[in-house]
Amino acid sequence: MDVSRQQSTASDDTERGGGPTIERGPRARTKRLMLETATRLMQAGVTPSVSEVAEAAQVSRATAYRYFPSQAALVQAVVDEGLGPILTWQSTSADAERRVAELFDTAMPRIEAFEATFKAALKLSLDQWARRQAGTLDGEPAFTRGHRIDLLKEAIAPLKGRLPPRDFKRLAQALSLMFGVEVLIVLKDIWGLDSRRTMSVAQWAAGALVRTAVAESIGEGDSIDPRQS
Amino acid sequence: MDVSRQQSTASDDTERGGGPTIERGPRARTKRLMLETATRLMQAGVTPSVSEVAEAAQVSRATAYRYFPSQAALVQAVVDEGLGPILTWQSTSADAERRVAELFDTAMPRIEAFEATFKAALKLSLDQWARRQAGTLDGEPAFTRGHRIDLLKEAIAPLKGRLPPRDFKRLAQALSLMFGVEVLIVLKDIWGLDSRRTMSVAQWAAGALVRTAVAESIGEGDSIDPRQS
DNA sequence: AAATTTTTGAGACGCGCGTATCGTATTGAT
DNA sequence: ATCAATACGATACGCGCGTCTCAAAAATTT
Repeated sequence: MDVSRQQSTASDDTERGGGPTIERGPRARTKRLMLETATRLMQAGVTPSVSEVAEAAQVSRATAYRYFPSQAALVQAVVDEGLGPILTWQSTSADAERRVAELFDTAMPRIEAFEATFKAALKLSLDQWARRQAGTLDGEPAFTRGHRIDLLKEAIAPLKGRLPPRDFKRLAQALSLMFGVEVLIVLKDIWGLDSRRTMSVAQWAAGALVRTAVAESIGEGDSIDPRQS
Repeated sequence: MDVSRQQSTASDDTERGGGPTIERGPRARTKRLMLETATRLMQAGVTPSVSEVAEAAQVSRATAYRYFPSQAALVQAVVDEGLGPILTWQSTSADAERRVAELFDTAMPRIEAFEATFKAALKLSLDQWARRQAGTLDGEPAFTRGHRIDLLKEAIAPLKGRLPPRDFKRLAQALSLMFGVEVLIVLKDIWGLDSRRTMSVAQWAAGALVRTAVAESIGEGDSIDPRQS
């Protein structure tokens, strides 16, 4: 009963063409061809439809839809590809502020390199939200979009002991406001900043939040401002 | 030549049916009917297409497309409607941090009330960005999405003299990261927070940034933490 | 009240996406 | 080399969006 499909949507294998092991045969080959083509197109700025990827990859539309039944699946796969190096990030430092800065330095340029992809992902998640509101939801794959939580918690892990759990969480939540594509949208698109200044503003804000969180916890009513409404 | 259209996309007249002046006739009436229907639908959470609004408003599809040639125009109009009370915001306080808090208290609940609308607007602006990248841009109306700049500058106006212009701008830019719908997306959708906690986090972060900006400028290296890499 | 202008409604059309159904080509094993 | 299994390509279909045309209805003018 239905043993034909062994690969659901994406993230099965990587590029390593070493041994004749995981996923031989033309299936994986065509899929990778499409994924690479899609990645290339998206890095070029466009957000191709499945048909467009099919054409660019020199495969028939029907075949393309076999592997990626929708643009959402396509974008999801490319996002996973682009996210890869970020998810395995590990800091060398023990200082929270420095770790956050390093995380930003690692992740943001890559997010920017895949800007079109991440924006497409955001767009699709908004689509999904709208459909969920309307009740028109077929039981889709459900976009991920939650990686920043773990990454930021990991980054400020050194503060886990020094901060009340509630403040720790709040710091992570606040930092997540200046981490993803949304930052690019606000600072680059709306404000018109370039990449360098965008990074600079995000970094400053992140650092300010980390320092404030630490200062508030140890001081609780001294140096800066003793408000605690 | 081409004097026929006097109303481009939206925000021509308001409801006041006093004098027989601005925009009498059935045109304005039908347009308002559609706008109100669209607003009602969007407040209910859905993001209707032009056809759906037409059906809900009991007008023919053709008529609907006459006034709102696309879903984008529709959303833009509803956004302007929802944004109205925010744009005329004026603070009563002279303290920057307090003004920012007041602005948040005024704007964010309204943004949340129009959540579906603002998310649709964000989605459409992403669409537009993608089309711009691809070169497929017919010369569209061009979404606005820049109001937060003036609002935040106005909110932190009391610091305009006390801060170096560069720091002033950076503070406004950083604050804009925790102001719009993006905040709802990150904190509510990704983190799963409720409205209250979402507001709380945004408020804390905003306050922290304002205080940090002030402290850094007056102290330049004292109380909190003298890092200046 | 009659004529003219304006607004509205109904239907048809093209377009792109996603799906389903075929026959054909390629692969890998006997 | 032959045969079964699997992947591929071409084609056609339904669906929703946006556009267009043309006749009917309503409003405004004379």
